[in-house]
Amino acid sequence: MNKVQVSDSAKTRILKTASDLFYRQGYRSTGTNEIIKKAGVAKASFFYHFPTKEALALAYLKDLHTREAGDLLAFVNKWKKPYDRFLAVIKWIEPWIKSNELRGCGFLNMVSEVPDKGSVLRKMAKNHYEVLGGLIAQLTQELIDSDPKRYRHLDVSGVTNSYLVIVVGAIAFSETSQDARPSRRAVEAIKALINP
Amino acid sequence: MNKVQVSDSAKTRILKTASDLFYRQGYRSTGTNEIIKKAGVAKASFFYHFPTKEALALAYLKDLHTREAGDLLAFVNKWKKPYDRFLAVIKWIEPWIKSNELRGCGFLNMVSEVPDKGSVLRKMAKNHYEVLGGLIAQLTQELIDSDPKRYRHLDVSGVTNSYLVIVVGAIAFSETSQDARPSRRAVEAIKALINP
DNA sequence: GTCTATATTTGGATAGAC
DNA sequence: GTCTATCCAAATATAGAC
Repeated sequence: MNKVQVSDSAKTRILKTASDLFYRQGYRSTGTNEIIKKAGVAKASFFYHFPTKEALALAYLKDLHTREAGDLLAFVNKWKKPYDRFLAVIKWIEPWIKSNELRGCGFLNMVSEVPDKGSVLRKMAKNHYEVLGGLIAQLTQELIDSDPKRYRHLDVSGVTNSYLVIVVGAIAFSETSQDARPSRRAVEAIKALINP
Repeated sequence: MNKVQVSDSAKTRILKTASDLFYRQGYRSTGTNEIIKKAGVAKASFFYHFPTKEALALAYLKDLHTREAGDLLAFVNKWKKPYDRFLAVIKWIEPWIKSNELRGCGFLNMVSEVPDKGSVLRKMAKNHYEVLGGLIAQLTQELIDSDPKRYRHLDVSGVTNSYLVIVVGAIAFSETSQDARPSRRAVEAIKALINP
């Protein structure tokens, strides 16, 4: 968990509070006043630790990336067989999205909220999915190497692209429809990618 | 096109201006003041036609849905063969997303911006993709009927779900990566869905 | 590092005349 | 239906004391 503790430093309380609010309510819908109030800090303390609201959003995304990448990797590593590991990423989505109350992906949501294409916040989102793509490419290669005869026809770059599209779509579509089933059934779309 | 004309009524100018700004800049980043200024109307005229900002956003989404559903249907109807018609939806995405300067889907973006799960704006977004799902289900059924032996194994509901996930993912991932290639290559993921 | 108090702009929305 | 002028709350951010 990542719950705010009274023992946390002011800076930590601000970041934890903001992470919760930015994710659930969105970045622009969450005012600094609200964060300050809920974190139980003074206004000046807020801006002492985070000179702008955007700096806090950046810290939020960095922290979120670290936590999510770690959680996913731990989940993937529960399996040893390349086929199971390959499917682990998409199987992770449904429980993850449910545990997040169908609020979708903090990075995709941030992109929608930030129109400036040059924003560092958008860069963080792009990076997040580049790292995920790296993991998927690696798992795809492992799969091919485990049974070259069967999987020789696969193109790592093509599979990775489609896999990412399906992951993103599963998350975003589940949020829009407020229904986790699209994410669950997306597993079938991934399996179709590696059919001979 | 949907460009603002001097000859348009105040209400039309407001809606066209807002549609452009809401789409490109986002809903929350666009203030009523900015719309009023760019539409060239008085403040009171704005609130005479649209009692709240949310009412205007609703009109924007209704209009967007009508235009997009019409454009897509016209594109699909360029083809006669069920296979071509089936693929038309995903082939539409790349040129469409490019023509929108990689700003993604107005409905998905709105969902990210509106935390309230009961919002009418979220309902509009959900409805938009339900209508799209209806079209895809119909095209899938047409495909099956055109060659039952070959496509008998397909489940309309399952294919539709995966198709929607891929469409949503192609759009959202292209926005986040600021690269239209994911959308182009998503065609392959759709083809994989109907492999025997 | 943290506080209270304040500055300043922008947000959405209204009153009342024409 | 459209206008000018205005209201008030909320937005982000700062000054200066402890």
